[in-house]
Amino acid sequence: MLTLKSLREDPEKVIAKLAVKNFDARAIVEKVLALDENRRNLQTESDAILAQQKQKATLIGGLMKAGKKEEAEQAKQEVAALKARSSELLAQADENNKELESQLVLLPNLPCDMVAPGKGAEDNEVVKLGGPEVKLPETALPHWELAKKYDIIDFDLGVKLTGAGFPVYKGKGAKLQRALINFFLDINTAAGYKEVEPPVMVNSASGFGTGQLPDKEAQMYYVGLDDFYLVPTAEVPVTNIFRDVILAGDQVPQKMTAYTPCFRREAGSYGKDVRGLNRLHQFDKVEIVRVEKPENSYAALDEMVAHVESIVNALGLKYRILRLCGGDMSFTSAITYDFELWSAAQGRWLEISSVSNFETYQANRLHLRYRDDEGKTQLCHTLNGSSLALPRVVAALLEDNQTEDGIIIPEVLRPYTGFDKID
RNA sequence: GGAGAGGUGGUAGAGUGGUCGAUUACGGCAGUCUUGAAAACUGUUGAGCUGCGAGGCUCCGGGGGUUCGAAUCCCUCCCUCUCCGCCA
Repeated sequence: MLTLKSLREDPEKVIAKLAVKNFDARAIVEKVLALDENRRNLQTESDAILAQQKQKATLIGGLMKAGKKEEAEQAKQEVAALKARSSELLAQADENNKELESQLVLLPNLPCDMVAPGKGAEDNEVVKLGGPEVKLPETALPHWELAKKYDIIDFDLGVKLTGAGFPVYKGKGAKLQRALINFFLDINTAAGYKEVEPPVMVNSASGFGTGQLPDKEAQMYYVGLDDFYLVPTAEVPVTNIFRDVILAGDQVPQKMTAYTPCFRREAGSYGKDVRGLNRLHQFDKVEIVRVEKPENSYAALDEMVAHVESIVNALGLKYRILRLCGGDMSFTSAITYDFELWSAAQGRWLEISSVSNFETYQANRLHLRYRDDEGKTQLCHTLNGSSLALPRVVAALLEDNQTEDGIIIPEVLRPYTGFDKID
C-alpha cells in the first residue's frame, strides 16, 4: 500500500499518477488525509491523558507505600475520570485507524514515469520482437489436439479427478514438465538467484503482505478449516520470507527463485481463451523475486527482463516483450513487462511471464526495510517475475515445433528430457 | 490427536503486581591504547507513532479482561519444545 507520507506530501501527484491507471483516487485520497489528520489529533490528545494516568499511577504507588491511604483513594478517583476519557479517545482512534487502513488499501500502486496511459491490452507498447519466424505444416494442430494425438496431456482425466483446468500430464508430457522446471531453476540459480522451496499454502498475513488480500480473495483457493490459502504464485510465500524483516545494508539485494504449483480460481472465465493450456486452475511456475534498495531497483528490473529474455531465446521460440499501459497493469505494480510467445496454430500471443517492480508498495505492507548508511530504516523495493510459467510455454512449444513426424524438443531441454522428439 | 512445559530485545537469558522498554552476558558500532591487529578498558546499541524541539505515547507471541498500576494475574487463539499416539 502507499505510504501515508507520500500522500501527505503530494496528494495531487498521487491523484495524477493514478489517473494513468484510470483510477479516480480523489475521493479516497481526501478521505484518507482527513482520517490521517484525525488520527494525529486523537493521538495527541490521548497521549497527553495517558501520560497523566501513568504519572498518577506512580504517585499512588508511592502514597500506598507511605501509608497515605486517603490521598491514594483521592488520586484513584481522579484516574477514573481520566481513564473514562482516554478509553473513549482510544476507541475513537481505533475505529478511525481501521477506517484509514481500509481506505488506504483501496489505492493501487502509482505507475512509474515510464508507464503510458491506456485502457487495456490494446494500448500496451511492444518494446521488442524476437525469436525465429514460425513455419507450420499444412496439418498443424492447436496444442490441445496435439496433446491428445500424442497422449501427453489428458484434460478429460483431470476433469474426472478434480475438474476443468486441472490437467493430467502423462508420459513424455509429464517428463517435459519436470524438464522445464529443472531447466528454469538451473538457469536462475546460475544467474545468482537462491533456490527456495516454500509452502504452497499460506496464512492470511502472507496473503495481505503481497497484496492478494483483501482485494483478490476470490482468486485464491481457501482451506477454511485451517484458514490457509493455496498460493496463486510463488511470489506470495517467497516475498513473505521478508515480512517484518529489517535487512542490514549489505544484505540487500536478495535474489530468490522458487518453483511451485500455482492455484487460481479464475472465476467466470470460459471460451476459447481458456481452451487447453491457455488458462488453468493449477499450473506450474518458476518465479524470481528480488529485494532491492530503491536506487537500484530499476537497474534490477532491466536485469530481470534481460534474464527472462535469455531464457526465452534459449528455447528458440518467437516472442515479444510488452510494456503494459496504465490500464492493463496490476493493482500493486509500478511497472510491468509482459513476455508473450507466438502461437501460430492458434494465431495469438500467449503470456508466459510478467516482470514487475513494486517499489515500496509491497514492502510497506510487509514491513520490509533495510538499514541505510546512516543507520536509518528505509523501505526496500520488491520485484518479481515469472521465469517462466509452464503451460503456455508448453502450448507454444508443442504448436510451433510440430512437424510431420513429431514435436521437436529444443536443444537446451534435451539433457533434461532425455528425448529429442515427442512422437 | 492426548498430557505436560514454554513463548521477553540481534542471540542467550533474568525478571511472578509499582519508578521496567525491561538486570546481565555475548554479538554489533564508536573510541582509548597499539606501527597495525588482538586483548583490555570506556561509551553506545530494539521498533513504530507523534511533536519545530524538549519530550510524549505504544509494543515483552496475537486478541480480550482484572487493577490506580500488568512482561508479571485471568480468559482465549496461535506457535515451539518434551513424552505418548499416528505416519511419508
